[in-house]
This record gives sequence, structure tokens and C-alpha cells, in this order.
Amino acid sequence: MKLITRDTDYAIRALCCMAKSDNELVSVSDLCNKLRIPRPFLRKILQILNKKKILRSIKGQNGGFKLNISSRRITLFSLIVAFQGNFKFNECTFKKSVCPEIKKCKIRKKINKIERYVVKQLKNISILSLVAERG
Amino acid sequence: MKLITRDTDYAIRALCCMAKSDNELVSVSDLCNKLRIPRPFLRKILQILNKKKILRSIKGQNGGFKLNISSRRITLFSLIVAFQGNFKFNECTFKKSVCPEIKKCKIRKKINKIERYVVKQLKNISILSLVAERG
DNA sequence: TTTAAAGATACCATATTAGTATCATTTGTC
DNA sequence: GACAAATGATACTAATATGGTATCTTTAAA
Repeated sequence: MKLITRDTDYAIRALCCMAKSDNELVSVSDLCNKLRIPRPFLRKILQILNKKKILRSIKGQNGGFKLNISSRRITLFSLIVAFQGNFKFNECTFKKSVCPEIKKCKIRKKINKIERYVVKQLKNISILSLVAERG
Repeated sequence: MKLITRDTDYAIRALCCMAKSDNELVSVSDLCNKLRIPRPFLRKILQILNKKKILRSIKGQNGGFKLNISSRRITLFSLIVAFQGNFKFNECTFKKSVCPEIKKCKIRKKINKIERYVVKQLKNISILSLVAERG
């Protein structure tokens, strides 16, 4: 059960890299040289981050990407949601006919409690916290 | 990111059902009537639980399955491991050449911390705790 | 005008998940 | 002993998700 898929991971590393380099404009080529991520895949990832307003893109020659919001405000949680959709540990597989007491379902309750903790932690991990010297 | 896949979920429900019914011998037919799980799929699941020594099987006419260990000792953690393999939230996708400071990797550290908490919680959720009236 | 960048989108390969099918073996009942 | 009803073992299939590629369009600096 991967918490973080490859695209999310790549996104994290790319954003860390951009945050570190004083938020200069970076092209995909530069980034993929540094990070050794397949170029077209990284492009797709950056395009998604652009659509989500986490990055800003500049087209044309000498174009590239840069952070659109402060690295402090980009959290692991938001990146996981961006690439993997809604955060949900627990999706009941049983139809209501079989499990009518859905509100009382203990498995659900217990898993949801764990999920709430994890979400809270992930919202607390920012790109800034990952690139900071200490922490 | 599913914490619990469908087969694990089915296993949990089946075990709860068996724990509730005073640990009598139950056949797959009986169980799948109660739980509305596809018969051959449930069979496969019970066979796995048998191999893992969580259930005991009795062959032949009037055969079936029953718990092999106390429902208190069957945890969600052990079931997740049985059906989904090693518990690992975080599997570094970067080769060492790119990310040489693997020991210092902050993402890893932070994710591992969350993982440890989740594992601890999952080890604390037993089948008994799921079927108990209160808790 | 050329060129180097991103935007959009369709495609493909592989792995995982969910489930099925089939044949062999065991054991109680007639 | 034959049959029926159960599990054991194992191979197969369909659908979906993941990881990645290819290609054509648009933009803007030189």
C-alpha cells in the first residue's frame, strides 16, 4: 500500500529542487538532468502542478517553471491529493444490503481514526520543511 | 491509496463472522451466503488464511473452516501483511546515484515515522475488538 | 523566421487487483 | 465401494492503475 506513488514522489523532489534554487525559473531539461527523471514524464508532472496553481509556467524560449506559492504552503497532503485523488484509506467494499449498519461499522471507525492522524501529519510536512537545514 | 484491499476486507469480515458464531466449523457455502462474497474468491481467501495458520481446515463431507488461533490474537496488521505483503508506506523511487544521502532523506524519515504509528495502531485492532459489543 | 520552451492529448506496456475455472484429494454416508 | 460434499492446488482471465512515450500545437525571445 503505497502512500506515495512515483509521480507524487517525483513532484516532491522537483519542488524541493526548485525551492532550494531560490525559486528561479527552471526548464524541464535542467530539472531532469539534475533529478534523472524521464523527461516527458517530468513534463507531464510539472504541467499538472501548473494546472493546480502550485507552479507557474512561462512559455516560449527561455521559458520554464517556477513556484507559484510559497514552499511553506505546499504540503505533502496537497501533492498526494493532486496526483492520487481524494485521500481515502478506507472505502467500504460491502454493499449496504450486506452491511446495513454502516454508521456503526467498527472497521470503518477505526480506520478513519488512523486516517485522520495521517492526514494531519501530511498536512504538516511542507516542501519548506523538507529543504530546511534542520527539522 | 488503499490501506485495505478487497481480499483483506473480505478476510476481516469472514473472520468476524466466524468469531461471532462461537467458532463453529463453517463451510464456504454458509459463509458466502451470509456475506455475499463470490464463492470461489472467498474460498481462495480462506485457503490463504489456512496456510497462514490463522484458520484450520477440515476436508471431506461436513468439512469447513474454523479459527485456529484466538480472535484476540488476529490483528488487522497480520491480515494486511498476509494478503498485501510487507507493510511499506515508503519505497524510495530514486536510485542511489541521484539521492546518495539515503540515510538523511527527510521524506523517508517523516514517512517512516507516520508508518510506525499506523503499524502500531493496526497491531492493536484485533478481530475480537471488532466483534466485541463495546470498544 | 527560427528555435526553444510549455500545452494538450492520445497512446502504450506492465503490474496489480479481483475474480473464475478446473481438476485432485479427502472423508462422511448410503 | 460408490457417491457426494467438502477443501487443496493451481492456472487462467478481465479490468484497472501505474509508469511512461509520442506527437502535434502554441508561445515568445533572439
